Amino acid sequence: MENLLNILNTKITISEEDWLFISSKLQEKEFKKKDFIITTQNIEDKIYFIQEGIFRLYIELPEKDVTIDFGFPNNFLSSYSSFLTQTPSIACIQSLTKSKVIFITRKDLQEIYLHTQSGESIGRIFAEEFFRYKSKRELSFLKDSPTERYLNLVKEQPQLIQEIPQKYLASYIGITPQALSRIRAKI
Amino acid sequence: MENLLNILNTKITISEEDWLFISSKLQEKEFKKKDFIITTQNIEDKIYFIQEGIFRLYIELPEKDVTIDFGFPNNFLSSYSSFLTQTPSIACIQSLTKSKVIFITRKDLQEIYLHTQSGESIGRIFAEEFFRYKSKRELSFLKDSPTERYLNLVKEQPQLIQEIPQKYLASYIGITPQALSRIRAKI
DNA sequence: CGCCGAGTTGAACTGAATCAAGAAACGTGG
DNA sequence: CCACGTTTCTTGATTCAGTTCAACTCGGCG
Repeated sequence: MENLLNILNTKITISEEDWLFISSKLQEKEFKKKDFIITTQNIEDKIYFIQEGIFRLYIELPEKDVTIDFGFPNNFLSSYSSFLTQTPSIACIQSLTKSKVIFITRKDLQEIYLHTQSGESIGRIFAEEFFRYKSKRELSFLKDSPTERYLNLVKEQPQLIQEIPQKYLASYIGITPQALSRIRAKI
Repeated sequence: MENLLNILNTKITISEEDWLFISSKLQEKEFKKKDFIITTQNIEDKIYFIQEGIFRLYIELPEKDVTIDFGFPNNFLSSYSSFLTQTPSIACIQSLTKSKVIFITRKDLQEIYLHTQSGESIGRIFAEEFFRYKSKRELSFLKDSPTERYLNLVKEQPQLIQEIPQKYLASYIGITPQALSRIRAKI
């Protein structure tokens, strides 16, 4: 909870009163390894904040699964396009480890929009955070080689990455598991 | 102006009163071909809505330029990471054609946040639009081949693409100009 | 103990990068 | 408005990184 508040505080000021209201809407939940927090066809109605654990957000395509994203501690997580448009999610999110999250429902978030000063700002911050994350990744696809993308990932999440099966890392980087295996062999 | 209102209206309801206030803050501007609307090191303080023309958002790297984005009519445009964080932009935006835009400054946007009902929602919608756009592009990098990315672009902006030099299209797709030339030769 | 999925390794193949040269298009100044 | 020079586009030959297909190993779990 403190982590979440800290992150929000770096962006906006939240009055104590508002925070009381907001935190009353936050719920906690734990997941076992391999639990799904959302599957395709369902409409996302939550935004999560990860306290512990790792998640994988991916899309199932006819030929292969594509890993869009990992969720690490202190990240926001959601099938956010589905959340925004309230249309069925094309992505699944699965926990890769035992995990603990804080979440808020869309309904409660709307309450917050209405009843607090800082509410709408929080909605904006979610969107902005999701945007900045995507931008970073887009740039990496344009300027880095697969090897560089792997090394960046290792640098940013050294310990956590060890818990992620290599085939998922490969898919996130945009290469085959075989190619990743060879990249690792060369280092 | 109507186009912008229409797009906002598909997301939120804006009262006539609010729209009066908001539109009083909107400014118009025209650019000649090759004008820069922002260059590196500067802090972005505007969000643009394109009425006419095409823009290119890119980053200058030691080895090569990387085209992050094109701005087409009815799109929002900004060095948005810089706008959000108020840190110097790493990207440049240049007009590829004679262009006409509506823009709003950060200062005026903040006025809107304070003085209208729908204001904060508009800030959110900017962020959400930018996010959804990036997500789409991320997925395309993961699941489509360069050829498919080119064909998608052609399909979405058939007439406008003809005004964009191929080297920029190549850079946007993530390949060399030579490779794009060969792709086109095969079609 | 045997099975199964994950990871590794090898060989052949493929698509894009690179280097290079020539053709076409573009704008700039006379 | 044309002529020149520059930039952009095309095309070819070669190289290289990643894919594909396949066989084998390892580790965990029934």
